[in-house]
Amino acid sequence: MCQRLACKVTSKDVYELTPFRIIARGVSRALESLGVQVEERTVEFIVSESPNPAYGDYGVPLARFARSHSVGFEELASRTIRALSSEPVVESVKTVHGFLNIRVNAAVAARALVEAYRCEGEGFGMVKSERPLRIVVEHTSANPVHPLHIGHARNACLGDTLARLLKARGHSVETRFYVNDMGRQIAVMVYGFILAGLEDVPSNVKPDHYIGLVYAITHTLADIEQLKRLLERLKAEGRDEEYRERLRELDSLVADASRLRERNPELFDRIAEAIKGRNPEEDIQELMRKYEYRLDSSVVRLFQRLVSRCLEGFRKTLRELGVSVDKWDWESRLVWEGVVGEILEKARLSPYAVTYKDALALNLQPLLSDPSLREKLGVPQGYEVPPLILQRSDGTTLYTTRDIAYSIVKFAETGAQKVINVIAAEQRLEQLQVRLALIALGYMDYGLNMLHYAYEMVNLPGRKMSGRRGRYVTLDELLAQARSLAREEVEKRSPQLPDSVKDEVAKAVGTAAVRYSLVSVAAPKPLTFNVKDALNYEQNSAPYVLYAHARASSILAKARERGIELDWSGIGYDEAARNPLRRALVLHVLNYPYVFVKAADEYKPELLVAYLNRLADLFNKWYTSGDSVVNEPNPAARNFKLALVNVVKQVLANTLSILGVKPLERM
RNA sequence: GGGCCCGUAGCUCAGCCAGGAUAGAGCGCUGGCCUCCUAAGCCAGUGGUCGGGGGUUCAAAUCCCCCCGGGCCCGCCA
Repeated sequence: MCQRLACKVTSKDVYELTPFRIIARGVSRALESLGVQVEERTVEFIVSESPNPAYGDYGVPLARFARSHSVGFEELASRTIRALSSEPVVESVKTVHGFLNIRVNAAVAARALVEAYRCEGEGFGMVKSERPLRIVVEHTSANPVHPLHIGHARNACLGDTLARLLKARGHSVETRFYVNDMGRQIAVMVYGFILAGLEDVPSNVKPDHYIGLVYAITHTLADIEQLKRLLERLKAEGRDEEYRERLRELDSLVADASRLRERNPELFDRIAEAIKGRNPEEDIQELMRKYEYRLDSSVVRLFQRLVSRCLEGFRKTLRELGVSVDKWDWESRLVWEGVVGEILEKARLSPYAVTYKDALALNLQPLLSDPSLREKLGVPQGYEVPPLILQRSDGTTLYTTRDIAYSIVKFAETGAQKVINVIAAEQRLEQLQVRLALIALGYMDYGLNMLHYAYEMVNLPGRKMSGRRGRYVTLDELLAQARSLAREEVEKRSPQLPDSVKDEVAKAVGTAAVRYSLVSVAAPKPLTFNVKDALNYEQNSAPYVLYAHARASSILAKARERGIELDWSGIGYDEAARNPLRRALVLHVLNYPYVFVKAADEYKPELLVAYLNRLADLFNKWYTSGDSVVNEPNPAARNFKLALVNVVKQVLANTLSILGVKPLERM
């Protein structure tokens, strides 16, 4: 492999050869020569594939520019054609009803691809940013009170994929998990352990699963207790209608409770017995105070022990998913080390400070009267932000207050220029409040450079999930199911493989199927996760792409076996256009650097998924067309095909890796 | 009541931000293809009032307005 500096052709050069860039430059220059300034990006965005191969490969509605800039279409077209004709990668240019179409010279494209591949090897196609940034990606950050489920999985896969993608783009990325150990939910979970008389999770169970059960039992029993008190009061006050309504609520809670009891009757009864005659609400508040103010060292130790145990479970699950986290930030640290106190102090002195409902709050609404700030933050016209309460009357802080402190830490501790928070869309208001609060407190840059990467919920058909009630399908179960289905497939399709390989393939394929389907849908869209569909190993799935990769590997292995060497200096590039299947494949690979850059710069991993589907599709079509590689007698043609397989394999492998999927040599 | 997101083929989704050429995939369904580098594959067929209505435009799935349906948010919860 030659040195990067010695490269004659790089992926960046390939990027500039893609139809999008070529056409954008040509049109932009032609317009410029007519005295009109149009940004290349404006043109680039509307380049599209030609609907009919007779028109060409890619085209752009040129008439629109002629009209909107009052220049003659014929004049503009002829200048654009002149500009594009001098580009070797452009084979021909023509206009068809208002569109300008180009046909790509596949041989020139293929040469560029192969030369860039030879120079960059594994780094092929992953064009480095000219402005590398320090970026923090916070993701997953599940409350440590129950196991990770499918919704957390979407978060983890998006976060991990973004991190890998941005790293590949040349940024320096750190991933962080916000350990929420100070919320009310944690206190409920700890309360359950106290009621059960347990100091730790039994050693024979996965800790997050056990903790999830204790949490659900405790939450449900506490809610029942609370509701019973309310019912008594309603009855006494003769509010019959309300009473009946609440009674139905109680019924449903009792049904949840009995389902929970089935999972561990002994544990359930112990907690139920202990909670009798207590006031759970008061007990839980007391625990929260004891923890936040560190009033009772045994309580503090219990909180920390149980949260740590839950995190152990998370780590195990995430490892199985192929997700890693660089730093685990405990919320409590922010309070105990005084970062939160500083925020409160700053807030008190701030001109935005108000007293709202007798509590310290920030009135953020005035910030929104600045239209440019509004625009930068993407706040809609009539949107009003309610005052943000920072401190309860008992002096304890709130989640959002601590999140403000955390946001500052994420920037300040790392020197990051950008922080991306992968957080559920339902937290939109909270995330906006945090950004506004940062600005109000004098951290303008932080407020503007923090991105809420919002994703919608994952629906499981026919189920309603609830952590508090213990109704969820754990990610562990889902992965196990995916792998077991994959294992059946391997058994069916490749019985000849040794067991150890079958296991490895099944594990990789099952995990890949889950990851792939979770990032395939754009984040702001709700995703319906149908276990069967995700594990339906056909087109549009990880196994389909993995299979294409395995086939490419198989060709190269077969070539090696037969002693066929690739002579890089004897490649017949003209072979690229010899049949439409080869040509289509070359043209699609040519687009890779462009798609990669777009996916990274616009934070759209789903573009990579769509690209991979198409690449695997084109490769499989070519593969099955009978245009054999190893049986090709003509050396120039054989060298071309071998080189193409190498490049395709590399692109498949790189992109799968960005998606956190391990490419397989066989399956 | 106010705000945000989503609505495209029976199902799951691209395309919408940056308006243009007969609206694309996959699954499903029907029918084919293993003496040939892995059939987790390939080929052919089937399927759409782009939620509805109005407007802007030479041109609207895409932009604007109204309405309908689904989800979410508007806590001294997280």
